[in-house]
Order: sequence, then structure tokens, then C-alpha cells
Amino acid sequence: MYMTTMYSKELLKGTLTTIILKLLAHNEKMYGYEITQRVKLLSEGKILLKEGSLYPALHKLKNEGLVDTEKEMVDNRMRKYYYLTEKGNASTLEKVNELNQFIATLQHILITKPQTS
Amino acid sequence: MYMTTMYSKELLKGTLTTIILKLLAHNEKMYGYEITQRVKLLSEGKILLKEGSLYPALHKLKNEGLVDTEKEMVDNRMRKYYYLTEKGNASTLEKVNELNQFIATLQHILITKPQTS
DNA sequence: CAAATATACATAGAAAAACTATGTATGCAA
DNA sequence: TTGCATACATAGTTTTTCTATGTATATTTG
Repeated sequence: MYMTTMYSKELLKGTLTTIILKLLAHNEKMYGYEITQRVKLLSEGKILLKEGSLYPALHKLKNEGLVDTEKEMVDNRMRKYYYLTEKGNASTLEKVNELNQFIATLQHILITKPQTS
Repeated sequence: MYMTTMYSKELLKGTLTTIILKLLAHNEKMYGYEITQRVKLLSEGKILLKEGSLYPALHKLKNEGLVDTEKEMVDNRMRKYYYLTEKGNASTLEKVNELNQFIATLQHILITKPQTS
């Protein structure tokens, strides 16, 4: 058995919405719990999305018109599926692009000049 | 003349402290205004660090014992130089490492499965 | 069979981080 | 003399994620 160290939670700030949108772009419809599990899987247990973070984020996306929902009963349990609207699709492209550029800039700052050896 | 689009400010959250520490690791001592200019330069104008973000962040680093300061007068203007303590040096290594891993995870999420072509 | 864990949603209130706006002050250029 | 660049500082706001809690059903485990 091994320990996966979680990232400090602050790192997620500003990137969570983009992550959610990107997952929806892949899967055309996902429900909340599924998203938490997918993120956990993709991050190898290092990003553990909490309900208190996820659901408000999803509700906000819906208010902004980037996603829409449909409810379904599976095994007597309610599932609320989220899917991208056309607006959401466009927004995803923009946000993923911006995040990629930000990452490139970050790496530029983190890598340059590793001090006189 | 050209416009550089700034990143949405949320992206910086969680990474600012690490950026500051990394710059200090390169330069052994820097003052606040210098840090804002360096970040602007390294990010090609896409990260514009505000005083309201920088100075509280620096004060916090000092309270935590990761940096120490010395004042100097240059051209009749006060400069407060910040430099890493030993503790700050160790912390920088950890934080840069964590950020690099987080970036790798993010890219993994952002890149995988670009939808059935 | 009871208790714990997993599935599935939701929200109120706290904490953290960066921001806006403002203040002080000097030096230089238009 | 007006504005811009340099140089620091902080009060208060906004945003985001978190913790904690609540409801409810299904499954696994002791």
C-alpha cells in the first residue's frame, strides 16, 4: 500500500471550472459524482474534489448558460446529468486554451535560470 | 502596438507564492517593485502583479520565516529587499516540485481523449 | 442483522487568496 | 504642473474552494 500525497488545495483555484468543462467536452454528459471519480482517477488520487466545491461550481456553470441538465433515475437513485451547451462548448475551447498558455508561462518562470551551478 | 491579453486573475491563485519564492531563489535578493517587473517581463505582460497581491504575500512569507528583509536607500527612495532564509530555501524546493507535479496532472487531464475524431 | 461504506444530491458558513481602491512619497519627463 | 514611473503599505471586497452538515438509497462487512 502506498500514500498519494494530495496537492495543496489552493492550487486547484481557478482551474476547477476548466477541468469540469473539459471533462464534459469529452463525455457529452456526466453527473456530479461521476465527475469527482473521474478527476480522482485521472489525477491518480491527487485531486480529491469535494461536493462543497463541485456542486456550487456546476450550479454556477448552469446559471451562466454553459451547461444544461437532465435528471434520470438509476437504481432508485437520482442522477443529474450535465452537458455542454453551444455556448459552453465555445467557452471550453477558450478556457482550455488560456489555461494551456498560463501553464506555458508558469513553466517558463519555473524553469529559467536554475542559479549559477 | 499590440495587446497582450492578461490571464484571468483566478489562475494565479495558489501559484503566486511559489513564483515569488522561485524568483528569490534565483536572485538572492529582490525588492517588491522589482518582483512585479520581473514577473511582467517573464510572462510577456500576461501576469501583472498588483501591489495589493504582492505586499501581503511578501509579509506573509516573512511571518512564516521563509524570507527575511533588509532596507536600503537608493536615490532617496526606500527599498525593502527580500531574501530567502534556509527554511525558505527548503520550502521553495518543495513548492516548486509540487507545482510541477500539479501541472503534469493538469496537462494529463487537459490532453487526454480529445473526443472521437 | 447492524454498522459502515459507497452512491448521489444539496447548501450554509468559514477560510484563503488575489483584487480594487486608496494613501504616502520621490524623481523625471512632457 | 501634470502625469508617469518608482516604491512602499493596507482596508475592504470578491471569488473560490473548503468543512461541515443534511437527506436518502444500496451494498458490503463484521
